[in-house]
Amino acid sequence: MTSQAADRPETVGASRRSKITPEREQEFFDAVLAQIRECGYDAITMEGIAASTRCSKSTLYRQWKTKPQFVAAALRSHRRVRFAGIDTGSLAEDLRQAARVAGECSGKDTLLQALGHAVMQDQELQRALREALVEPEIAALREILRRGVERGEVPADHPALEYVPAQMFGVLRMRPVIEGEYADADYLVRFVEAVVLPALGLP
Amino acid sequence: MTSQAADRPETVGASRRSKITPEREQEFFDAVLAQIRECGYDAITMEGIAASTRCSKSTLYRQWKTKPQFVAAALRSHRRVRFAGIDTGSLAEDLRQAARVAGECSGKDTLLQALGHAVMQDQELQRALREALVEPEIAALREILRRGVERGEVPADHPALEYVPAQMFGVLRMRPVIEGEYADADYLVRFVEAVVLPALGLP
DNA sequence: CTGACGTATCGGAACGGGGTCGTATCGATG
DNA sequence: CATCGATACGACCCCGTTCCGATACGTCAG
Repeated sequence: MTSQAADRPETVGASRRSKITPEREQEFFDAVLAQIRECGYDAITMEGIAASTRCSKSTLYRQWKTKPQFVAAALRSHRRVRFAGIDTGSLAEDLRQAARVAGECSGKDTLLQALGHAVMQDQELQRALREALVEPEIAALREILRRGVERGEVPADHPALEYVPAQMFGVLRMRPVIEGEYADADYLVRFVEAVVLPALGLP
Repeated sequence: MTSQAADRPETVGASRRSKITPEREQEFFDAVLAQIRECGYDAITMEGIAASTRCSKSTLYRQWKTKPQFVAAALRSHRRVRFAGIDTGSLAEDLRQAARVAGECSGKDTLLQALGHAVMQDQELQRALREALVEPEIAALREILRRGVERGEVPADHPALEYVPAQMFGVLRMRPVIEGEYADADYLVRFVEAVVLPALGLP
């Protein structure tokens, strides 16, 4: 059903009519995501993106129809799952490793916070945010838990299992609000050891 | 040092020069906070507030100099601490009670989410948000924990103690993002029983 | 293979429409 | 007679469109 063609009608064979290379396109996306992280969604402007990437507004509007669609496309280009590939053979160590990874890019990836409320106004933006940032991370975390259950480290119906993803992301995002500093790797690892593992009945 | 006079130079004795009664003032504050919850900080306008409260823009600008100062004043008027007054005599029951209270007004008080990133631009707004919304709730929760320690239910140096506030607020705010529905009282109480209490070594 | 040519896309700039901030002016009111 | 509500105003900004000349791609004749 060529569902990915909803983005842009490129790759229609061998003839590339657009002079925008994939690398150039990624520059646009990187620029807009950086500005969103810095100023928030409402504050960014197409004019600002055009200026910071030294392209013209016309070009942006030729490729994407509106600002929310442009941002949504940028989000979809951002599929970098931090929790993918963690598999140490032990659930406890997997969770510690996840905490470390999350802590290391804690201060950087504030996209979710920056998009915050803007997402409630635009359906496409909301879907793009969920599919690009939320669901892949949650799925990777659930996969870690599933393997732990499969190895018999935790009973499949353990009531704390359901809350692990919300806990991890919640604590990650609340520490700046509560204590005024980022949730670094050390903080998160101690959290896993003091709360998550004991609640799961692990050492 | 009359540090509270930074808000408005009212109550300068018996002569009330402004015709705005405290009740009327609260209407302004309620209106702006409601609109922030609904549309986010960036989307609200002084004109919109004036229209919805049937006062004139002039009046708003006479009382508060700018939009961020107006919003900050509204935040400061919002000192309603949900977790205050919880004291059942048992730490476990206090936490369950806190979960219930939090879950009941979960969908309503999205102020923190709505202000989101706007707070990073204005120092005064940031301080007002912390002092009005964050710190009182955290303090009330810490008070609940302190009493539990005092009663000997939990050792004072239990490593999980530090994370309880971040956990509660974190899970409260992450469920809508992760699962797409509000964290109701039932969800939060089950969370307390499945995670928070076991991590603290309570039944 | 080479070189010239058509043409689609690019960057730049301007424009209309809409909107907000914060100020100023006014008559009305209590 | 100070403060209110209403209204208008200037300055600024942004969205999305449209025009234009310049540029580089793709194609094809030689």
